[in-house]
Amino acid sequence: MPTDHTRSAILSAAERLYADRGFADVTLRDIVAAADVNLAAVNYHFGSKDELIAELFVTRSLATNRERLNELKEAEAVGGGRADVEAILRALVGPTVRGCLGPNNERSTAARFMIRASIESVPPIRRIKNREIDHLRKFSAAMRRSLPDRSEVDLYWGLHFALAMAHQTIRDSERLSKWSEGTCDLNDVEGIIDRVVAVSAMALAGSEPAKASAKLVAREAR
Amino acid sequence: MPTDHTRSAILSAAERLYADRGFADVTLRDIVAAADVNLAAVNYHFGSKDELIAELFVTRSLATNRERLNELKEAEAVGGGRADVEAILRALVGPTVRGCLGPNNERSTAARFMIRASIESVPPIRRIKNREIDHLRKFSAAMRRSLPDRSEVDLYWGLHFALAMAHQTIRDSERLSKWSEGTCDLNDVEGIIDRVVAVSAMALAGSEPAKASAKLVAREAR
DNA sequence: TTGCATTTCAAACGCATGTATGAAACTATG
DNA sequence: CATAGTTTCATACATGCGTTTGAAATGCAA
Repeated sequence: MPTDHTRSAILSAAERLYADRGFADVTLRDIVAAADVNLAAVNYHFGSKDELIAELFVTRSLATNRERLNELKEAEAVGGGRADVEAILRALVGPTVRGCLGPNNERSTAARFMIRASIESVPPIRRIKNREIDHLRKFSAAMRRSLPDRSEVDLYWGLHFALAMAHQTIRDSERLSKWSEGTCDLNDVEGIIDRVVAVSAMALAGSEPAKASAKLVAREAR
Repeated sequence: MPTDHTRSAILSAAERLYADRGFADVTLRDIVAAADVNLAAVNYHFGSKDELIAELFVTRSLATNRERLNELKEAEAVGGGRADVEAILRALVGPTVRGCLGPNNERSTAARFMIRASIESVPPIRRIKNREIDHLRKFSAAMRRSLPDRSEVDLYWGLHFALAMAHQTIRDSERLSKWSEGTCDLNDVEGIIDRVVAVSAMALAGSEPAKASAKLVAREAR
């Protein structure tokens, strides 16, 4: 007999419905019907619809962030305080990609909910995402320790690109799948992570500043 | 004296309001008030709210696609039918980035509208985006001509990552700006394009298949 | 001008939504 | 058992939305 049965029934029904059908066309009435509770229960337990959504998103975000930080800490422990570049990147993008991609029938409701949250940007979630930066700072700090000679700018761009590739692959996996006519295997989660990590590691470690400035000159000469 | 004054007044008012405040909280009543026309005019001229949004988005998309294809054609003309990898990538990401980033006060309403369209995913726009693949196919074809020895999979992933970096930089420019505490200059549009092109060109041309399979073995041995 | 088609307008419709209310049912403590 | 606190419930409220209506205004050809 679970404490607060109603509350958790609402949470799980809401998560499932939002994951399946998106935020736009799921109403409180849909949720309470699925949860088999009274309409007023949502406002009683959560205050408002937005606070319900926020609670769902915060819970899942915290879980992902915890996973990321665990991987990061482990990588830094192995390297004696200075983690490998690829390990940092893997800690950053791995948990999210693993959670959100893979065979359809294996994707958890939680993961599908997070995909929705990233596709349909809804006010309560946007507000929370804005506070995500403190968490990211831990990764830029780790990267700074790992590549002390690299310029700050390059570090940020490298991490940003890693997140961009991972995130956009999750958002747009369907488009890539159609575009490539199935050539790109979106179910090979670890392969995808490898690709993202490899490309962003190259971006971080590979290019010499000389090339960049040469390009700059070429452009300005135009 | 423009023909169909009402129609175009609605279009430009709607574009400006959507650009400024997002799709979520701009109503038809807001639009007709800004355009100084009657409420019923929207349905008379466009049929529905969704069709109005669709028309706005289609117009702007076509313009961007045209720009992209012009750059691509030019690049292929220079190379005698076989464009340079970097030129293809530049044609793909350049127009969008140029349109959507840069100093705030220089960004056109059209560009800000397209940013909104990419951040807040709304049904009529989603439907249109799904037909975008035919356009992308021209770029994968060009890339295939440019890198005939490269595997199909790598080509698609490379192009996808290029779009991912460009797109996500536009979407999340604010986050990167805060995260890097202003270190990353989001106003340096051409510099951003250079970075995106450089990284994705490296991804396309750089890594040898040997490394990838080595990684695969390492992972499976784990 | 007459007559017809197009466009504008004020007003209302219908509906779905999130939220509030107040009574009833339940739970647990003394 | 009694009673105070919590939770559930049916129901109603208020509002804002996109859309429709039908009449008035306007433009334009004959």
